[in-house]
Amino acid sequence: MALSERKKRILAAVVDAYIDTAEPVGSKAIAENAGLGCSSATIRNELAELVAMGYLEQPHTSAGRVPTAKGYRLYVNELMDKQKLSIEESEDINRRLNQKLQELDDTISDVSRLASQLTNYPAMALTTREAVTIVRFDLIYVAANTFIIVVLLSDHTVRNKLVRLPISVDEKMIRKLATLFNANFTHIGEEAITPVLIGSTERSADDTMGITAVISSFALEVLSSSSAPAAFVSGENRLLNQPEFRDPDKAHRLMSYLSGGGQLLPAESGLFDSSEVRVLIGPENVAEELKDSSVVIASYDAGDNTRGLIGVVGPTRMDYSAVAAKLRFLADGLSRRLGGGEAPPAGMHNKLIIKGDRNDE
Amino acid sequence: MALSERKKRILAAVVDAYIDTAEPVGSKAIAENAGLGCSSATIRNELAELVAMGYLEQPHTSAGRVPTAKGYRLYVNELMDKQKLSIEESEDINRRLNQKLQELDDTISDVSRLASQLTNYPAMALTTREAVTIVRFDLIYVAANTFIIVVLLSDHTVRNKLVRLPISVDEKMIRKLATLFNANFTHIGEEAITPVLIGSTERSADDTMGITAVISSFALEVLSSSSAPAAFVSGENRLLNQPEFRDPDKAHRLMSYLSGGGQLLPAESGLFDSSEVRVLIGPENVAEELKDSSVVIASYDAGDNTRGLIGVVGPTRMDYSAVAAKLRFLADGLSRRLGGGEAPPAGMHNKLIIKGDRNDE
DNA sequence: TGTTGGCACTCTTTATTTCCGAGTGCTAAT
DNA sequence: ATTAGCACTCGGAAATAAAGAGTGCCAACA
Repeated sequence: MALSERKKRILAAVVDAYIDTAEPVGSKAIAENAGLGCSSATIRNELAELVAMGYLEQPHTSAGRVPTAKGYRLYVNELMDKQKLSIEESEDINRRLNQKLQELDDTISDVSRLASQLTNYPAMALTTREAVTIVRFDLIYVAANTFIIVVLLSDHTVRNKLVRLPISVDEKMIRKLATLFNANFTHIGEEAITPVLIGSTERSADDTMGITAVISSFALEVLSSSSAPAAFVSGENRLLNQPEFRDPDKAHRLMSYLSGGGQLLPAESGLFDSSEVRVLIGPENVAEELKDSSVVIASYDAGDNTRGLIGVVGPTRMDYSAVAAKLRFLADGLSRRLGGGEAPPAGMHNKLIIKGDRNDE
Repeated sequence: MALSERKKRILAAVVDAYIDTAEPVGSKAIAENAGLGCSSATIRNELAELVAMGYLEQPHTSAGRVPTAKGYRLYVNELMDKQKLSIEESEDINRRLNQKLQELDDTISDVSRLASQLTNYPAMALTTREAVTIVRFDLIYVAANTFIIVVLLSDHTVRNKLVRLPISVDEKMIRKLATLFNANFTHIGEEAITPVLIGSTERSADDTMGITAVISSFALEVLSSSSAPAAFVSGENRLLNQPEFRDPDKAHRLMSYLSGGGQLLPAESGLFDSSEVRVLIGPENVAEELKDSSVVIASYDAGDNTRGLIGVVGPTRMDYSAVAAKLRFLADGLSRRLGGGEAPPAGMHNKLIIKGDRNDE
């Protein structure tokens, strides 16, 4: 059953007003501001019906109306005006993006920090990585008891580790091991690195000193840490800006949920795919702690078959329109810079460097 | 002018009581609990004098007494019983330490997280690095337009970067560059990498494609990011556990100061040296935002001429004794594991790996 | 001189009451 | 269907009252 045009406008007015005052909104205010030509009494009737239909509710008899989750949902889906960013805003985002991506790389910690600053809400960023494999091993002989393992991954990430042994190894052994590992350990998944494989490699190399074990455990570590989605939360404290979190206990609950990794956040379902900004309103969230907050999520292409997710958390009364616009823009910016082509975009002169090393949070 | 023995005991009793109730403590409570054989009236007289001397104050006439910064200072210096950790506690810390240090390495983010969990206060970790130099360059030829830069630093850290060029380079060129960089760019500081040096290297290599520039800018980046002290804050939200931060505004101020890097925190003076735990009480802090909080700091040996700092922030009414004991233990544990000897401690079998790569926050 | 019980006084906290007004729902008129 | 009017409700603020915790001081005492 569809809502009349007028009901929609009224609902929108309520949500808009509530979003910026955080106070229940009354019929009179709507009649005056929302510029539809009827009096408060009429509005009252409509409001009563909207309450009956479950779009609004009132904290107590004789208070203004407040949107329900259902009301927000409709608002987000149909009513809200898709906000465009002002020129200054988008330029600001671009500037920061360039700045970040120049010196460091796409560390999710930067992305989340940026999102949080932009929206003034706590933000979380995470990436899923496709199954990654090792493409190439290099062992660099440094000294009799020291060498460096360098590993190139299929997502074009490089990882390394300095190994110091209690005993000496000669360069030949190192070279032999490198060859063996390149032959046996590349292009295979974590699960394929079995004790059997390790054992046989060890024998082929005549390695009696456990170096094979060291290298393969590094390989395992790298593969598992690369495939595990990494997450980073920042700006938890911004919650305290919101009047709904003036209660320290409530604030604390959510904040510690967030800082505690809260991977449950938006890490399910096919959220990564859609290029649309998604909104999860109050009870639509799975995590108990988020049942009366909202989450706005955008996903971006992080290059190399990796997708990233940016999420922002706030009260249900959150400025969906503005947040969505900002995240959309940010995600697009990231995709444009990180994603897509193997070939570096034209005009990147001093930025031939595409990827550096990374450490997970 | 020294305090009488009894005054000291009374002061200690006040501080102890206040630390765990967070409420002004009255004469009666002391008379009953602090087991010194005199009545509340006597205590009252003593309290009045302690107030006059500036060790205590009362929020208003007819309220109990609360320690002043001066009072806490005396307490910390002389009165508090240096707490020893219980066996369970120290075992717990050790266990976590081992766990952390095994898989990842001494990333300050882990250290700060650990400190925060242990003390239940926000914590910050940071390190100063001595001037670091590059000890060795390796360039790994991957494909015609791709190579990896691997750099070994004087602090035994390894950094790497994958470089993809818009054009082809042959392996000979890569090798030539590696030789040149090893000859010209090792064991020198950031400031010694001048445009002149870069230019002359470029000419010697017959490099017309700007590869020299890429490599040297990476070198610069690595050197500067390694020498800049890195800091990491965690557990800001734990502030909300403290009754003194029930006021959201107050909490918010401090939290955003902390999350905002708050490098001003304890990053001055020769704090890094002393092996003692330091306490900064309320107004003793330099940062305005910390004027009514306290900071407890321990420093540890992070190996390779690097020292690290662990700091914990809380209300002036903080459990100095417990926090100090925990930090002391934690710092010692870290020093033992990271610091000192070049040689890996005996008995580390599966842990031959000493250092992995690192990324700064 | 130092200690102690007693007591009046102060000032905060908490509970109770009162009051005000925003906003509603309903009804009757348009 | 819309609207003006009006009685009614209910939460929140302000005002008032009561309760208690703790002090300071005095006078008595060892």
